[in-house]
Amino acid sequence: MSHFAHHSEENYLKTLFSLSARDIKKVNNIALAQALKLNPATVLEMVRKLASKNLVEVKKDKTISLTEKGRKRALLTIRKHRLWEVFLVDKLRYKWNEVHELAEQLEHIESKDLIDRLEAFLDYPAFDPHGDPIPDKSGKLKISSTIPLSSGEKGKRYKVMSLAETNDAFLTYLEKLHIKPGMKLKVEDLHSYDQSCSLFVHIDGDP
Amino acid sequence: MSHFAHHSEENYLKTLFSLSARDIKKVNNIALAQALKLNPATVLEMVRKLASKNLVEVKKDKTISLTEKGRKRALLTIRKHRLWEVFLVDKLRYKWNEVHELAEQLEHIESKDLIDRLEAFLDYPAFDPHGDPIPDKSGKLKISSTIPLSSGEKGKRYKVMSLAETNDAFLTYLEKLHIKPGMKLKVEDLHSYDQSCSLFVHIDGDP
DNA sequence: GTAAAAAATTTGGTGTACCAAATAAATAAA
DNA sequence: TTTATTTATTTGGTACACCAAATTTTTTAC
Ligand SMILES: [Mn+2]
Ligand SMILES: [Mn+2]
Ligand SMILES: [Mn+2]
Ligand SMILES: [Mn+2]
Repeated sequence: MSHFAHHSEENYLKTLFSLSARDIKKVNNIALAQALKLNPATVLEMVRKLASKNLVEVKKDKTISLTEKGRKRALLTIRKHRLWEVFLVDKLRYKWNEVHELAEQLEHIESKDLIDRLEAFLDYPAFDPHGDPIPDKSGKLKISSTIPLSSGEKGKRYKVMSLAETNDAFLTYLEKLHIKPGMKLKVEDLHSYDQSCSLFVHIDGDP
Repeated sequence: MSHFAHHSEENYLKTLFSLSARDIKKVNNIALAQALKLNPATVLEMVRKLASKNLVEVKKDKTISLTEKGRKRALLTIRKHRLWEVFLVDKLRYKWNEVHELAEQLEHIESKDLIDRLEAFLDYPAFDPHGDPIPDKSGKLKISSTIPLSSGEKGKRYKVMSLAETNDAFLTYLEKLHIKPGMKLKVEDLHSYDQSCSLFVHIDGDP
């Protein structure tokens, strides 16, 4: 059998995609190693392998980026991840902060059409439980215009679209505050004695 | 990360279970290697590893069998396999002869409660799409009394409970004949010019 | 420009899961 | 019982994906 091919590769590509999406700064070996929680030596050789497969590109300044082929592969894995998350939440009644690790496994199931059938079964959801958009069959991603809450204006109302972090601590914290994607927030006050603006929010909208 | 531990182990245990269930004869290294389509050397060292983990037992006559612990593990993997098969057929509209390979992957998803939730979602099915019984949460298997069709009596009617083979060719053949578990068959005639009895059947019951 | 720090790379390992080919042991046949 | 065949086991590999530690290269600071 295929012997669980590419499980690792897919994680590298996915990580590379979200790193280059979030940060404007260039991604180097160290940054990628940190994001994957792996040793730089490990990452270095994998990056070389991916480069030889035309999935990533290493520029003269050692910056690592996805090729078009790599980007597409990343997006297809992200598609699987997010659709499985929707399944877990909508059908198996998981809480939205419990599904990440499971989706991390399920995203590697290899099949031509399983995920398309799953998508149909779930009624073609546009967003995953964290508010992140689900790429389509061909790997295209609809970009929704969102702003970070920290750059919101005092007194204005905003709709939570997606979350910058996916770590369990953060998601559990939001869960405790009953904040989730789709919910509307009103920025009561902004005060920044520390670098990151902290802010009070008023919950409003569907529970 | 757990690093896709035990994917292989589970396949060994599962194969060992079905070998010892089907055949009355003892399972040796060669038989296991054949069933797994692996090299005997490979199987030998894995069997030793499994023995050291108290999952299998190698008797003086070199016969390999599951321990109680190994049997339980095998049944839990089989439980996962069969529940995923039900999901694929009932929810994703796969044909019953298309799901085996996918279930072969899905059965290795690691989670304390995913499969219990899936079972609830599927409404506690007792059998998989091939008519095989689904072990319960604790790994217990309800044994239904079935007889091979070849030992059926001429003129009598039987209900298809399960299938001895799971290979694609056989399943596709049955699919073509519109034979599936739950269906009632009447044995029209038995004639055995070759070793295995061939027989004509009359389809009857729900389509 | 030199020294310090950071990043990249090399080197020599690990564990898992596989293989082919050679050898040893056990079993069946003559 | 001797030979042939089958089964078990050993030996020396491979690929993948990881690591720690040492080294080299690059960048930044002074
Ligand atoms: Mn993953
Ligand atoms: Mn998500
Ligand atoms: Mn399997
Ligand atoms: Mn089945």
